[in-house]
Amino acid sequence: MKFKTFEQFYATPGHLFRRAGQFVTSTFEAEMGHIGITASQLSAILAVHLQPGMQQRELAAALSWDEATVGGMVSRLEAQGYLERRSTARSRRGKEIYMTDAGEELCQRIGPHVDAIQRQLLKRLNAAERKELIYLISKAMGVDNAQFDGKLKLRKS
Amino acid sequence: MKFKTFEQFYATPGHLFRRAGQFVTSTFEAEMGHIGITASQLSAILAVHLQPGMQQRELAAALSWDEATVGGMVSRLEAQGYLERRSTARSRRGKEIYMTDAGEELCQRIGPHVDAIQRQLLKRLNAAERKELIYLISKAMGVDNAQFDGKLKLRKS
DNA sequence: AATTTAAAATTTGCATGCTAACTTTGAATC
DNA sequence: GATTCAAAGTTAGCATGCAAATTTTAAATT
Repeated sequence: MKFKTFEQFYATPGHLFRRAGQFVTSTFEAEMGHIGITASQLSAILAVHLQPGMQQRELAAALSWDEATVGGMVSRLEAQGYLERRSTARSRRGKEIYMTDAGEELCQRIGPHVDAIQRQLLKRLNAAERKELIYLISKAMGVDNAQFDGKLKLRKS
Repeated sequence: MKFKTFEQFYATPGHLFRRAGQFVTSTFEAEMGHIGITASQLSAILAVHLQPGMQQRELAAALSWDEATVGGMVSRLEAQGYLERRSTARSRRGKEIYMTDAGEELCQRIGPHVDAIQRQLLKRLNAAERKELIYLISKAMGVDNAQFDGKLKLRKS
């Protein structure tokens, strides 16, 4: 076995990356828990705001989610009145997702909080370190910020 | 609303940190799914291996987990025969967690895979970048690699 | 036109993760 | 010694996340 101490274990990317995900959740809860949506739900709302009419599969691809996960997520956001499914334009089997008025209103209302959370997540780093971390973590995961273009540029937003 | 494009959204720490957590899960599944334990379960096993006799609360603190989460996790690993609870030494209300022989055997068997996974997670970075990323992400989360010492140095391993 | 394929969602089942409420047990206080 | 308080676990309930199987609908083949 490789690790002799907890210090070594804490420095592994496996542990740190997993904690990074938790860090988002807890930071989000502290900053926006009172609003009643989660970090993941916010991502979904932002994505639909950026590109209304996405199908669920496209939303899943855009946010790197599983289809089944998106299904439940959209259902909950629909139940809360922020999103709605419409089976119209392209076919009846694919369902397009749109924002409701309440969803757009929510979007406007939480804008400042979203910025605050991003700052919170990086508050222990200086400006240069922030850029470096974003760059390195993107690179580590193979995110070139172009991998979804094909899927997302199906229509003009 | 702040984000005009997906590119901007993809560069936020909220999104990237969340994906980092998923990255661990999927990488782990690809490398070790056939063994039948998850990334989080491996963390628990490694921690108990490093310090046998931990109580659940200590394990939770060591791995930054919720107590309720640890309870279920230990139950599943106990059912699989890798860990066991003993209500003995310190009191009957706290339960100490120990490895079984099967757990130790598993620990030996998966060692190489654990190393492979860590390399996989950083495979797109060069040596200097790897060190830098570990440093920056630790710093961003306020992990000084000493915060658990008080809890973990209760006994000599 | 009938059959076959493929695409998009949904459902089921499981494993994290969390909060809040509750139970059990040990320690402290009166 | 009885009561109160605190510590450690457990339970219930919810929201991610995933894989695998199923359903529904559209498209392609024959």
